Amino acid sequence: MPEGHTIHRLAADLEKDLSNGPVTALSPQGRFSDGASLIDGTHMLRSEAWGKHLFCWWENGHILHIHLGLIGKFRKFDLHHQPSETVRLRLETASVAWQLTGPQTCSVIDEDEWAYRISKLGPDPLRLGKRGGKEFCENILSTSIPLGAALLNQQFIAGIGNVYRSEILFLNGIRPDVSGKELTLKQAEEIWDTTVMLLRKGKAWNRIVTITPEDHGSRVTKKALDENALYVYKRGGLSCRRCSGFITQSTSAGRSIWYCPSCQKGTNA
DNA sequence: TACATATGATCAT
DNA sequence: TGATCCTATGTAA
Repeated sequence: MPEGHTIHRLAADLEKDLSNGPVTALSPQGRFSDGASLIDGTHMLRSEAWGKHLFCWWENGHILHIHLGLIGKFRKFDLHHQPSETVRLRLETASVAWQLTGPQTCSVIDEDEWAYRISKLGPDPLRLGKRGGKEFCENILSTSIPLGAALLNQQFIAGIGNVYRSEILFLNGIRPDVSGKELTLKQAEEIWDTTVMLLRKGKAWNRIVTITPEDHGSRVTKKALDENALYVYKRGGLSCRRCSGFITQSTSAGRSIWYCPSCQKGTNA
């Protein structure tokens, strides 16, 4: 499921699999037949991610724009795998088939539309790395919006979702209701650096893991990680991994958020 | 079978 | 704030 790390990984995997020959594009579901026909039989030049948006560039100038939303999936299958009727788009080469289901957006756009879309996005930690910190700090330090909401707002920073926002605030020891302009420059820089580190790890592992080896305790096995990958997300009422307190569940920007009231400080704490 | 839920975003009220 | 869209999965009935 998709936060920025998923989309960047997807962009890399798609480019690797689909840019070596002509691609057959189909919409088994039928809802994207017109769009699929625009790229059917042509070559993909490259695939790129901007935050949670995926753009695939084709030799005939068309750009495929995909946003997975909450439930969308874009998965790799064997060529003989038969698509179900929910498959919006199937991209096929001589050796592999990628299938898209449940996307929030799937359309063919031109370069103007692409430029417009990315103009609406804040700095992407996976595109900019360390050097994006300046823009992020400018955005975040000037807003009275609580951090819990600001981190989900793609205009402030592109690619964070509901899991990462809770985890990032935990790792930085800051409560979700603290606003950006209450932060010091150092705190804002640390939030950016934490995010770059987490998303890079998420892309490499193709999953979200935020817990550090030091906090993990015993040997880090896959099974242990499956049970202990996160500090606070969906851990309401459970005990904190770093202190003896309990994790609190709250609401921020209309969605659930979790934090440790002991490890994470408010403005006055 | 039905319902709740999900790592998202937009539009209506 | 609430409704809505999109699909798959897990749990309850």
